[in-house]
Amino acid sequence: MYVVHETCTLYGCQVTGDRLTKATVAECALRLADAEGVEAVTIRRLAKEQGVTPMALYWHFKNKDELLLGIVDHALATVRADPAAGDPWQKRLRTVFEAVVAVMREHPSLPTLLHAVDKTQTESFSRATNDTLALLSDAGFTVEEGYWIATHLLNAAMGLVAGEPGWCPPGMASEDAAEWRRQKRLRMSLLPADRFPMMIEYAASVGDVPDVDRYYAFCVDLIIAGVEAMAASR
Amino acid sequence: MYVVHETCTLYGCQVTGDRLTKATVAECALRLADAEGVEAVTIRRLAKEQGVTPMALYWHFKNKDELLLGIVDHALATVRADPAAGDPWQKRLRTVFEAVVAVMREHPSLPTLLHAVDKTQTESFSRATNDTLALLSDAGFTVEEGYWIATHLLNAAMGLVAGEPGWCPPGMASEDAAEWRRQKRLRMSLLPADRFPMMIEYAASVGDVPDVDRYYAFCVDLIIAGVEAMAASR
DNA sequence: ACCTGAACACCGTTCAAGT
DNA sequence: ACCTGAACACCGTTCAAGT
Repeated sequence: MYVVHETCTLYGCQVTGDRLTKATVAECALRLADAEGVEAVTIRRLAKEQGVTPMALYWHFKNKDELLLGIVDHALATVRADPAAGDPWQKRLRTVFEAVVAVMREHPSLPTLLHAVDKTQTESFSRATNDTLALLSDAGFTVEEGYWIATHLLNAAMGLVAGEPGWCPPGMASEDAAEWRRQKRLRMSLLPADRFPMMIEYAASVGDVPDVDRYYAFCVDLIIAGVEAMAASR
Repeated sequence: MYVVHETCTLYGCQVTGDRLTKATVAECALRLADAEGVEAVTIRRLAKEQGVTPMALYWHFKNKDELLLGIVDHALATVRADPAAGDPWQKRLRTVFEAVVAVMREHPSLPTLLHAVDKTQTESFSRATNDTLALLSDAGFTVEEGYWIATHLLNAAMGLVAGEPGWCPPGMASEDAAEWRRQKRLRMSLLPADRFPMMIEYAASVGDVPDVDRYYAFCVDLIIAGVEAMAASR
């Protein structure tokens, strides 16, 4: 089931007439990923967007993995959560966590991209983890525990955004999106009622427009609460 | 950088001489994914393993997405956590969560597979979510909150196993694995000391053989603690 | 019902060559 | 230094045909 790409949606990166740079390619790729999904980011497609031959990209990136790494680093570089140093660690942790969630909400392809690369190779990951580690050290955790927690928090943020209620495939028109959600809810309510009563009850409880704010508020609390509880228990 | 596959490691699924079935294909694919990574699971490779033409698989699965769905459902079907109904919800939640973590540890490709498919289409997901929802209802959560929590727990389990300390690429010999970990730790300790002091401290604190049991014990507590804290706060 | 053969539109990547 | 052209080994998938 292939879609033959005759037309080529341009993400406004080649109009500058400039030569390619790591930054412009990463920016273009990020837009493409957000708009059409990470699977749309291929070397060949990206080259087409930039008005260039596929092999041109190999001058700037060693291979596709490096390209993806470049996108992640580019996107994460914008995260700047400098909480007031005087605040208690709980508040600072929440601030940095919310900042990470915020970038991912701006760039919905980020969770998938982060799964596809070895994040430890990016500078932004090192920075964020280092800062979080310092913070968690104030909370009384060992570095090892802190690293486990920091990893868990990043992963939780990724899952949080990827699992946002009402999510639908990238590049879908908003009318179609509503219908898509309706279909999904309907399919769930068609499950065998004797074996999946709670699923059906859930499907019935879901409104037409999901309450995204309540979702994030609740889940952020849930995730932070775990860390606070662990800190309290030592 | 392609590896030309001249030899073909067989995963012992075609020796039966039987015809293909969904179950045997899924089983073979799961073994392959666990041994060589999810990216090794291609229609063509799988066909070769089964001693059959690629198109033969299309009789049993509509397309690759359905095949991946089949693998996930096959793997998750083995999860059977029937906790004593009399136990408090905290204990039952922990039991089911640990059961999910256990299957993923047995099948390290599962987290990646679960990311690649729409889990809501599998029966095993519906069953697990339904049971967890009932449990969380006992804890005083609404169905909506319960669904958010259940989703978060599944995601956390995936991240937990995928982020296991000492993890290394599938199919790596254990001597190479030790060297691989050493290299990783070394790279981290080579970060600029002024900007990433905590990362360096962490790298120094990591032993040669990671304490996997402590990792899982701590992280399971961390994740469960979040749910308990939220339940207590209403 | 179950599987094969040949073909098509994609992929990432290498290597030699152009400016 | 930066990019192109042609080629190679892969991919998923369709469609007609075989038993």
